[in-house]
Amino acid sequence: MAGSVRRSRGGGVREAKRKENETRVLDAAAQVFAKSGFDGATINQIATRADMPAATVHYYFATKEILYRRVLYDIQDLWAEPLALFAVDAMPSEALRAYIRAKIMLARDYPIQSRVFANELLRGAPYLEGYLRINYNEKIQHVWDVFDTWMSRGLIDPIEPKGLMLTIWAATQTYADFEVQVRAVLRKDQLETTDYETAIEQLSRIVIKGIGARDVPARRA
Amino acid sequence: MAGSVRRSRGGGVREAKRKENETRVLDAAAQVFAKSGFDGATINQIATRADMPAATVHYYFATKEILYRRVLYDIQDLWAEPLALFAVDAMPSEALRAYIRAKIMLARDYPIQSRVFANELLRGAPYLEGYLRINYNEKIQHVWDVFDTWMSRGLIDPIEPKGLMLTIWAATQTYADFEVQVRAVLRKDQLETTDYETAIEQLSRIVIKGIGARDVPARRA
DNA sequence: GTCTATATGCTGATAGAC
DNA sequence: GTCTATCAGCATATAGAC
Repeated sequence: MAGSVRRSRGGGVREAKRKENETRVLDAAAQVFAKSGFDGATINQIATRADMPAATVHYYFATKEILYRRVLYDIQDLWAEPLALFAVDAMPSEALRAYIRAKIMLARDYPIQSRVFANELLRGAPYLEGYLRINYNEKIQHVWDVFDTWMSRGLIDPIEPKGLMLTIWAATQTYADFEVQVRAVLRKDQLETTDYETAIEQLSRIVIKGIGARDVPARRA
Repeated sequence: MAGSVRRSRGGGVREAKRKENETRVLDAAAQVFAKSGFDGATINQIATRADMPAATVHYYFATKEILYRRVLYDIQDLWAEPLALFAVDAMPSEALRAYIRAKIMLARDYPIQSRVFANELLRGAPYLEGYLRINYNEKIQHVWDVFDTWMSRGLIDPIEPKGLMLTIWAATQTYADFEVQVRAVLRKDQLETTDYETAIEQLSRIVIKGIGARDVPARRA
Protein backbone atom coordinates (compact mmCIF):
# COMPACT_ATOMS: atom_id res chain seq x y z
CA MET A 1 0.00 0.00 0.00
CA ALA A 2 2.80 2.34 0.95
CA GLY A 3 4.37 1.36 -2.33
CA SER A 4 1.18 2.04 -4.17
CA VAL A 5 0.77 5.38 -2.49
CA ARG A 6 4.34 6.30 -3.21
CA ARG A 7 3.96 5.18 -6.78
CA SER A 8 0.83 7.21 -7.37
CA ARG A 9 2.26 10.22 -5.60
CA GLY A 10 5.49 9.71 -7.52
CA GLY A 11 3.44 9.62 -10.70
CA GLY A 12 1.85 12.91 -9.76
CA VAL A 13 5.19 14.50 -9.04
CA ARG A 14 6.64 13.07 -12.18
CA GLU A 15 3.74 14.39 -14.20
CA ALA A 16 4.01 17.80 -12.58
CA LYS A 17 7.69 17.94 -13.35
CA ARG A 18 7.07 16.85 -16.89
CA LYS A 19 4.55 19.61 -17.31
CA GLU A 20 6.85 22.17 -15.74
CA ASN A 21 9.70 21.20 -18.04
CA GLU A 22 7.43 21.24 -21.07
CA THR A 23 6.34 24.73 -20.12
CA ARG A 24 9.92 25.84 -19.73
CA VAL A 25 10.74 24.52 -23.19
CA LEU A 26 7.64 26.09 -24.71
CA ASP A 27 8.42 29.49 -23.19
CA ALA A 28 11.99 29.38 -24.41
CA ALA A 29 10.88 28.18 -27.83
CA ALA A 30 8.35 31.00 -28.19
CA GLN A 31 11.08 33.55 -27.52
CA VAL A 32 13.46 32.06 -30.03
CA PHE A 33 10.80 31.51 -32.70
CA ALA A 34 9.60 35.08 -32.17
CA LYS A 35 13.05 36.44 -32.81
CA SER A 36 14.31 34.18 -35.57
CA GLY A 37 11.26 32.55 -37.11
CA PHE A 38 10.96 28.83 -37.73
CA ASP A 39 13.86 28.53 -40.15
CA GLY A 40 16.21 30.71 -38.15
CA ALA A 41 15.51 29.23 -34.73
CA THR A 42 17.78 26.45 -33.50
CA ILE A 43 17.15 23.74 -30.90
CA ASN A 44 20.38 24.76 -29.24
CA GLN A 45 19.24 28.34 -28.71
CA ILE A 46 15.98 27.04 -27.26
CA ALA A 47 17.80 24.57 -25.02
CA THR A 48 20.19 27.23 -23.75
CA ARG A 49 17.31 29.55 -22.94
CA ALA A 50 15.47 26.73 -21.16
CA ASP A 51 18.71 25.91 -19.33
CA MET A 52 18.92 22.28 -20.43
CA PRO A 53 20.84 20.21 -22.98
CA ALA A 54 19.51 20.05 -26.51
CA ALA A 55 18.81 16.33 -26.15
CA THR A 56 16.39 17.04 -23.32
CA VAL A 57 14.42 19.37 -25.53
CA HIS A 58 14.21 16.54 -28.04
CA TYR A 59 12.97 14.23 -25.31
CA TYR A 60 9.93 16.45 -24.74
CA PHE A 61 9.37 17.42 -28.35
CA ALA A 62 10.70 14.95 -30.87
CA THR A 63 11.27 17.44 -33.68
CA LYS A 64 11.57 21.16 -34.15
CA GLU A 65 8.40 21.16 -36.24
CA ILE A 66 6.34 19.47 -33.51
CA LEU A 67 7.60 22.01 -30.99
CA TYR A 68 6.80 24.87 -33.32
CA ARG A 69 3.29 23.61 -34.05
CA ARG A 70 2.65 23.32 -30.33
CA VAL A 71 3.80 26.90 -29.73
CA LEU A 72 1.52 28.12 -32.51
CA TYR A 73 -1.38 26.07 -31.21
CA ASP A 74 -1.13 27.49 -27.70
CA ILE A 75 -1.30 31.02 -29.06
CA GLN A 76 -4.50 30.74 -31.04
CA ASP A 77 -7.13 30.82 -28.30
CA LEU A 78 -5.50 33.83 -26.72
CA TRP A 79 -6.18 35.81 -29.85
CA ALA A 80 -9.69 34.60 -30.58
CA GLU A 81 -11.04 35.21 -27.08
CA PRO A 82 -11.69 38.98 -27.26
CA LEU A 83 -13.92 38.39 -30.29
CA ALA A 84 -16.63 37.49 -27.77
CA LEU A 85 -16.80 41.19 -26.88
CA PHE A 86 -18.82 41.70 -30.04
CA ALA A 87 -22.36 41.01 -28.91
CA VAL A 88 -25.45 41.96 -30.88
CA ASP A 89 -26.96 43.90 -28.02
CA ALA A 90 -23.79 45.80 -27.12
CA MET A 91 -23.48 49.40 -28.17
CA PRO A 92 -21.08 49.65 -31.11
CA SER A 93 -18.97 52.32 -29.43
CA GLU A 94 -18.56 50.29 -26.25
CA ALA A 95 -17.92 46.98 -27.96
CA LEU A 96 -15.31 48.51 -30.24
CA ARG A 97 -13.60 50.34 -27.41
CA ALA A 98 -13.52 47.20 -25.28
CA TYR A 99 -12.15 45.13 -28.16
CA ILE A 100 -9.45 47.63 -29.01
CA ARG A 101 -8.44 47.77 -25.36
CA ALA A 102 -8.30 43.98 -25.14
CA LYS A 103 -6.15 43.73 -28.25
CA ILE A 104 -3.70 46.42 -27.15
CA MET A 105 -3.41 44.75 -23.76
CA LEU A 106 -2.64 41.47 -25.52
CA ALA A 107 0.02 43.23 -27.55
CA ARG A 108 1.52 44.67 -24.38
CA ASP A 109 1.33 41.51 -22.26
CA TYR A 110 2.07 38.85 -24.89
CA PRO A 111 4.41 40.45 -27.43
CA ILE A 112 6.37 37.21 -27.86
CA GLN A 113 3.29 35.25 -28.85
CA SER A 114 2.19 38.02 -31.17
CA ARG A 115 5.54 37.96 -32.93
CA VAL A 116 5.53 34.21 -33.40
CA PHE A 117 2.16 34.57 -35.07
CA ALA A 118 3.36 37.52 -37.15
CA ASN A 119 6.41 35.56 -38.25
CA GLU A 120 4.21 32.69 -39.35
CA LEU A 121 1.91 34.98 -41.33
CA LEU A 122 4.90 36.71 -42.94
CA ARG A 123 6.02 33.36 -44.35
CA GLY A 124 2.61 32.74 -45.84
CA ALA A 125 1.41 30.66 -42.86
CA PRO A 126 2.68 27.24 -44.02
CA TYR A 127 1.88 25.68 -40.64
CA LEU A 128 -1.38 27.53 -40.09
CA GLU A 129 -3.27 26.89 -43.27
CA GLY A 130 -5.87 24.69 -41.65
CA TYR A 131 -6.47 27.18 -38.87
CA LEU A 132 -6.83 30.15 -41.18
CA ARG A 133 -9.19 28.37 -43.55
CA ILE A 134 -11.42 26.65 -41.01
CA ASN A 135 -11.30 27.64 -37.31
CA TYR A 136 -10.67 31.26 -38.10
CA ASN A 137 -13.69 31.77 -40.27
CA GLU A 138 -15.76 29.73 -37.87
CA LYS A 139 -14.88 31.71 -34.76
CA ILE A 140 -15.31 35.05 -36.47
CA GLN A 141 -18.55 34.57 -38.33
CA HIS A 142 -20.63 36.02 -35.47
CA VAL A 143 -18.60 39.23 -35.66
CA TRP A 144 -19.66 39.81 -39.26
CA ASP A 145 -23.24 39.08 -38.20
CA VAL A 146 -23.04 41.64 -35.40
CA PHE A 147 -21.76 44.33 -37.76
CA ASP A 148 -24.52 43.52 -40.23
CA THR A 149 -27.08 43.88 -37.47
CA TRP A 150 -25.61 47.19 -36.36
CA MET A 151 -25.76 48.47 -39.92
CA SER A 152 -29.32 47.29 -40.48
CA ARG A 153 -30.35 49.05 -37.28
CA GLY A 154 -28.61 52.24 -38.40
CA LEU A 155 -26.20 52.23 -35.46
CA ILE A 156 -23.13 52.62 -37.68
CA ASP A 157 -22.46 53.82 -41.22
CA PRO A 158 -22.54 51.22 -43.99
CA ILE A 159 -18.98 49.84 -44.02
CA GLU A 160 -16.98 46.73 -44.87
CA PRO A 161 -16.63 45.02 -41.48
CA LYS A 162 -13.80 42.79 -42.72
CA GLY A 163 -11.69 45.73 -43.77
CA LEU A 164 -12.36 47.45 -40.47
CA MET A 165 -11.33 44.41 -38.44
CA LEU A 166 -8.15 44.00 -40.50
CA THR A 167 -7.32 47.62 -39.71
CA ILE A 168 -7.96 47.18 -35.99
CA TRP A 169 -5.84 44.04 -35.89
CA ALA A 170 -2.99 45.68 -37.73
CA ALA A 171 -3.12 48.86 -35.67
CA THR A 172 -3.14 47.04 -32.34
CA GLN A 173 -0.60 44.35 -33.15
CA THR A 174 1.87 46.89 -34.42
CA TYR A 175 2.44 47.74 -30.74
CA ALA A 176 3.80 44.22 -30.23
CA ASP A 177 5.21 43.12 -33.58
CA PHE A 178 6.83 46.39 -34.59
CA GLU A 179 7.39 47.81 -31.13
CA VAL A 180 10.86 48.95 -32.15
CA GLN A 181 9.27 51.19 -34.79
CA VAL A 182 6.71 52.52 -32.33
CA ARG A 183 9.50 53.40 -29.93
CA ALA A 184 11.50 55.08 -32.68
CA VAL A 185 8.54 57.25 -33.68
CA LEU A 186 7.61 58.14 -30.11
CA ARG A 187 11.31 58.63 -29.29
CA LYS A 188 11.04 56.44 -26.22
CA ASP A 189 13.40 53.77 -24.96
CA GLN A 190 10.50 51.90 -23.45
CA LEU A 191 6.73 52.11 -23.81
CA GLU A 192 4.87 53.06 -20.64
CA THR A 193 1.33 52.57 -19.44
CA THR A 194 0.34 55.99 -20.69
CA ASP A 195 1.55 55.18 -24.19
CA TYR A 196 -0.75 52.18 -24.39
CA GLU A 197 -3.63 54.14 -22.88
CA THR A 198 -3.14 56.93 -25.40
CA ALA A 199 -3.13 54.39 -28.21
CA ILE A 200 -6.34 52.77 -26.96
CA GLU A 201 -8.06 56.11 -26.52
CA GLN A 202 -7.08 57.58 -29.87
CA LEU A 203 -7.65 54.47 -31.98
CA SER A 204 -11.05 53.96 -30.36
CA ARG A 205 -12.00 57.57 -30.95
CA ILE A 206 -10.98 57.52 -34.60
CA VAL A 207 -12.69 54.22 -35.34
CA ILE A 208 -15.91 55.08 -33.49
CA LYS A 209 -16.18 58.49 -35.08
CA GLY A 210 -14.89 57.19 -38.40
CA ILE A 211 -17.68 54.64 -38.87
CA GLY A 212 -20.28 57.02 -37.47
CA ALA A 213 -21.15 54.84 -34.48
CA ARG A 214 -24.11 56.22 -32.56
CA ASP A 215 -26.18 54.90 -29.71
CA VAL A 216 -29.54 55.48 -31.36
CA PRO A 217 -30.58 54.68 -34.93
CA ALA A 218 -29.79 57.42 -37.46
CA ARG A 219 -32.72 59.22 -39.01
CA ARG A 220 -33.28 58.82 -42.69
CA ALA A 221 -31.73 61.66 -44.61
CA MET B 1 42.53 52.80 -81.31
CA ALA B 2 40.37 49.84 -82.19
CA GLY B 3 41.89 48.20 -79.15
CA SER B 4 41.08 51.15 -77.00
CA VAL B 5 37.52 51.24 -78.29
CA ARG B 6 37.13 47.55 -77.75
CA ARG B 7 38.55 47.84 -74.28
CA SER B 8 36.29 50.66 -73.28
CA ARG B 9 33.28 48.98 -74.83
CA GLY B 10 34.25 45.75 -73.16
CA GLY B 11 34.44 47.59 -69.87
CA GLY B 12 30.95 48.91 -70.41
CA VAL B 13 29.61 45.49 -71.21
CA ARG B 14 31.41 44.01 -68.24
CA GLU B 15 30.03 46.68 -65.98
CA ALA B 16 26.54 46.20 -67.35
CA LYS B 17 26.78 42.47 -66.78
CA ARG B 18 28.09 43.01 -63.30
CA LYS B 19 25.16 45.24 -62.53
CA GLU B 20 22.71 42.79 -64.04
CA ASN B 21 24.09 39.93 -61.98
CA GLU B 22 24.08 42.03 -58.83
CA THR B 23 20.44 42.84 -59.46
CA ARG B 24 19.65 39.18 -59.99
CA VAL B 25 21.29 38.33 -56.68
CA LEU B 26 19.56 41.19 -54.88
CA ASP B 27 16.15 40.17 -56.20
CA ALA B 28 16.66 36.57 -55.20
CA ALA B 29 18.02 37.61 -51.82
CA ALA B 30 15.01 39.83 -51.12
CA GLN B 31 12.67 36.92 -51.76
CA VAL B 32 14.55 34.56 -49.49
CA PHE B 33 15.06 37.12 -46.72
CA ALA B 34 11.36 38.00 -46.95
CA LYS B 35 10.38 34.41 -46.40
CA SER B 36 12.94 33.24 -43.87
CA GLY B 37 14.43 36.34 -42.28
CA PHE B 38 18.13 36.93 -41.92
CA ASP B 39 18.88 33.94 -39.69
CA GLY B 40 16.78 31.52 -41.67
CA ALA B 41 17.91 32.53 -45.14
CA THR B 42 20.79 30.58 -46.70
CA ILE B 43 23.22 31.59 -49.42
CA ASN B 44 22.36 28.38 -51.21
CA GLN B 45 18.66 29.24 -51.43
CA ILE B 46 19.56 32.66 -52.76
CA ALA B 47 22.01 31.21 -55.27
CA THR B 48 19.48 28.65 -56.49
CA ARG B 49 16.85 31.34 -56.97
CA ALA B 50 19.37 33.52 -58.81
CA ASP B 51 20.34 30.48 -60.89
CA MET B 52 24.05 30.54 -60.07
CA PRO B 53 26.46 28.69 -57.77
CA ALA B 54 26.77 29.84 -54.19
CA ALA B 55 30.37 30.90 -54.76
CA THR B 56 29.24 33.39 -57.39
CA VAL B 57 26.91 35.01 -54.91
CA HIS B 58 29.90 35.35 -52.59
CA TYR B 59 31.85 36.94 -55.40
CA TYR B 60 29.35 39.80 -55.66
CA PHE B 61 28.60 40.09 -51.97
CA ALA B 62 31.36 38.87 -49.70
CA THR B 63 29.17 37.94 -46.76
CA LYS B 64 25.52 37.26 -46.04
CA GLU B 65 25.39 40.29 -43.79
CA ILE B 66 26.67 42.64 -46.49
CA LEU B 67 24.07 41.28 -48.89
CA TYR B 68 21.32 41.69 -46.32
CA ARG B 69 22.31 45.25 -45.49
CA ARG B 70 22.26 46.11 -49.17
CA VAL B 71 18.77 44.68 -49.58
CA LEU B 72 17.57 46.67 -46.58
CA TYR B 73 19.24 49.83 -47.84
CA ASP B 74 17.59 49.63 -51.25
CA ILE B 75 14.17 49.42 -49.63
CA GLN B 76 14.32 52.50 -47.47
CA ASP B 77 13.80 55.29 -50.00
CA LEU B 78 10.82 53.49 -51.49
CA TRP B 79 9.05 53.78 -48.19
CA ALA B 80 9.98 57.33 -47.29
CA GLU B 81 8.98 58.85 -50.62
CA PRO B 82 5.19 59.13 -50.14
CA LEU B 83 5.79 61.20 -47.00
CA ALA B 84 6.26 64.13 -49.36
CA LEU B 85 2.50 64.01 -50.00
CA PHE B 86 2.04 65.77 -46.69
CA ALA B 87 2.32 69.44 -47.62
CA VAL B 88 1.23 72.28 -45.36
CA ASP B 89 -1.02 73.78 -47.98
CA ALA B 90 -2.69 70.52 -48.97
CA MET B 91 -6.18 69.80 -47.70
CA PRO B 92 -5.99 67.20 -44.95
CA SER B 93 -8.56 64.96 -46.59
CA GLU B 94 -6.75 64.94 -49.92
CA ALA B 95 -3.27 64.51 -48.48
CA LEU B 96 -4.39 61.61 -46.29
CA ARG B 97 -6.25 59.93 -49.11
CA ALA B 98 -3.28 60.27 -51.45
CA TYR B 99 -0.89 58.93 -48.82
CA ILE B 100 -3.08 55.96 -47.99
CA ARG B 101 -3.38 55.18 -51.68
CA ALA B 102 0.38 55.41 -52.17
CA LYS B 103 1.05 53.09 -49.23
CA ILE B 104 -1.48 50.49 -50.34
CA MET B 105 -0.02 50.56 -53.84
CA LEU B 106 3.43 49.99 -52.35
CA ALA B 107 2.05 47.05 -50.40
CA ARG B 108 0.55 45.63 -53.56
CA ASP B 109 3.51 46.23 -55.87
CA TYR B 110 6.40 45.57 -53.47
CA PRO B 111 5.21 42.94 -51.01
CA ILE B 112 8.62 41.27 -50.91
CA GLN B 113 10.38 44.45 -49.85
CA SER B 114 7.68 45.17 -47.30
CA ARG B 115 8.17 41.73 -45.77
CA VAL B 116 11.93 42.07 -45.54
CA PHE B 117 11.39 45.28 -43.63
CA ALA B 118 8.71 43.68 -41.45
CA ASN B 119 11.03 40.77 -40.68
CA GLU B 120 13.74 43.16 -39.64
CA LEU B 121 11.39 45.11 -37.35
CA LEU B 122 10.07 41.88 -35.83
CA ARG B 123 13.59 40.98 -34.75
CA GLY B 124 14.01 44.33 -33.07
CA ALA B 125 15.75 45.92 -36.08
CA PRO B 126 19.35 44.91 -35.25
CA TYR B 127 20.57 46.06 -38.67
CA LEU B 128 18.40 49.15 -38.87
CA GLU B 129 19.09 50.89 -35.61
CA GLY B 130 20.93 53.78 -37.18
CA TYR B 131 18.21 54.33 -39.76
CA LEU B 132 15.39 54.27 -37.23
CA ARG B 133 17.13 56.64 -34.84
CA ILE B 134 18.44 59.16 -37.33
CA ASN B 135 17.21 59.19 -40.93
CA TYR B 136 13.73 58.16 -39.95
CA ASN B 137 13.12 60.99 -37.54
CA GLU B 138 14.76 63.38 -39.91
CA LYS B 139 12.65 62.52 -42.92
CA ILE B 140 9.42 62.51 -40.98
CA GLN B 141 9.73 65.68 -38.94
CA HIS B 142 7.90 67.77 -41.54
CA VAL B 143 4.90 65.44 -41.28
CA TRP B 144 4.47 66.21 -37.57
CA ASP B 145 4.81 69.88 -38.42
CA VAL B 146 2.09 69.63 -41.06
CA PHE B 147 -0.29 67.94 -38.63
CA ASP B 148 0.45 70.62 -36.02
CA THR B 149 -0.35 73.31 -38.57
CA TRP B 150 -3.58 71.60 -39.56
CA MET B 151 -4.61 71.40 -35.92
CA SER B 152 -3.73 75.00 -35.19
CA ARG B 153 -5.80 76.08 -38.19
CA GLY B 154 -8.73 73.98 -36.99
CA LEU B 155 -8.70 71.77 -40.08
CA ILE B 156 -8.66 68.54 -38.06
CA ASP B 157 -9.53 67.53 -34.50
CA PRO B 158 -6.77 67.69 -31.91
CA ILE B 159 -5.07 64.28 -32.22
CA GLU B 160 -1.76 62.51 -31.73
CA PRO B 161 -0.25 62.55 -35.24
CA LYS B 162 2.28 59.88 -34.34
CA GLY B 163 -0.37 57.43 -33.25
CA LEU B 164 -2.37 58.15 -36.39
CA MET B 165 0.60 57.54 -38.67
CA LEU B 166 1.45 54.30 -36.88
CA THR B 167 -2.12 53.18 -37.49
CA ILE B 168 -2.01 54.08 -41.17
CA TRP B 169 1.30 52.28 -41.63
CA ALA B 170 0.05 49.17 -39.89
CA ALA B 171 -3.26 49.15 -41.73
CA THR B 172 -1.69 49.54 -45.16
CA GLN B 173 1.27 47.22 -44.71
CA THR B 174 -0.94 44.44 -43.46
CA TYR B 175 -1.99 44.03 -47.10
CA ALA B 176 1.60 43.04 -47.92
CA ASP B 177 3.05 41.53 -44.76
CA PHE B 178 0.01 39.55 -43.67
CA GLU B 179 -1.59 39.08 -47.06
CA VAL B 180 -2.34 35.47 -46.22
CA GLN B 181 -4.51 36.66 -43.34
CA VAL B 182 -6.24 39.23 -45.52
CA ARG B 183 -7.01 36.53 -48.06
CA ALA B 184 -8.33 34.21 -45.35
CA VAL B 185 -10.67 36.88 -44.02
CA LEU B 186 -11.89 37.94 -47.43
CA ARG B 187 -12.10 34.27 -48.49
CA LYS B 188 -10.15 34.95 -51.67
CA ASP B 189 -7.37 32.93 -53.24
CA GLN B 190 -5.90 36.09 -54.67
CA LEU B 191 -6.42 39.79 -54.03
CA GLU B 192 -7.77 41.74 -56.97
CA THR B 193 -7.69 45.39 -57.96
CA THR B 194 -11.10 45.97 -56.42
CA ASP B 195 -9.92 44.62 -53.07
CA TYR B 196 -7.14 47.18 -52.92
CA GLU B 197 -9.46 49.96 -54.08
CA THR B 198 -11.99 49.05 -51.43
CA ALA B 199 -9.26 49.09 -48.80
CA ILE B 200 -8.05 52.52 -49.91
CA GLU B 201 -11.55 53.94 -50.02
CA GLN B 202 -12.68 52.62 -46.66
CA LEU B 203 -9.51 53.33 -44.72
CA SER B 204 -9.43 56.86 -46.14
CA ARG B 205 -13.03 57.43 -45.23
CA ILE B 206 -12.65 56.20 -41.67
CA VAL B 207 -9.46 58.15 -41.04
CA ILE B 208 -10.75 61.39 -42.58
CA LYS B 209 -14.07 61.24 -40.77
CA GLY B 210 -12.42 59.86 -37.63
CA ILE B 211 -10.11 62.85 -37.14
CA GLY B 212 -12.79 65.30 -38.20
CA ALA B 213 -10.91 66.56 -41.26
CA ARG B 214 -12.70 69.52 -42.85
CA ASP B 215 -11.80 71.89 -45.64
CA VAL B 216 -12.56 75.04 -43.68
CA PRO B 217 -11.57 75.92 -40.12
CA ALA B 218 -14.00 74.72 -37.46
CA ARG B 219 -15.89 77.34 -35.52
CA ARG B 220 -15.17 77.66 -31.88
CA ALA B 221 -17.68 75.65 -29.84
C1' DG C 1 14.03 10.76 -17.31
C1' DT C 2 18.27 13.04 -18.26
C1' DC C 3 22.45 13.52 -20.11
C1' DT C 4 27.08 12.78 -22.99
C1' DA C 5 28.67 11.43 -27.18
C1' DT C 6 28.04 11.18 -31.77
C1' DA C 7 26.06 10.42 -36.66
C1' DT C 8 24.79 12.77 -40.74
C1' DG C 9 24.00 16.53 -43.39
C1' DC C 10 23.99 21.47 -44.38
C1' DT C 11 25.99 26.13 -43.21
C1' DG C 12 28.93 30.36 -44.70
C1' DA C 13 32.98 31.14 -46.70
C1' DT C 14 37.41 30.34 -49.33
C1' DA C 15 41.10 28.34 -52.46
C1' DG C 16 42.37 27.74 -56.64
C1' DA C 17 41.44 25.67 -61.49
C1' DC C 18 39.75 27.49 -65.65
C1' DG D 1 34.85 36.61 -63.59
C1' DT D 2 33.00 32.15 -62.77
C1' DC D 3 33.04 27.84 -61.20
C1' DT D 4 34.27 23.08 -58.68
C1' DA D 5 36.04 21.34 -54.67
C1' DT D 6 36.53 21.75 -50.05
C1' DC D 7 37.07 23.70 -45.29
C1' DA D 8 35.65 24.07 -40.37
C1' DG D 9 31.66 24.66 -37.81
C1' DC D 10 27.00 24.06 -36.53
C1' DA D 11 22.34 22.04 -37.58
C1' DT D 12 18.80 18.29 -36.21
C1' DA D 13 18.31 14.22 -34.34
C1' DT D 14 19.53 9.77 -32.05
C1' DA D 15 22.00 5.99 -29.35
C1' DG D 16 22.94 4.48 -25.31
C1' DA D 17 25.26 5.24 -20.54
C1' DC D 18 23.64 6.49 -16.18
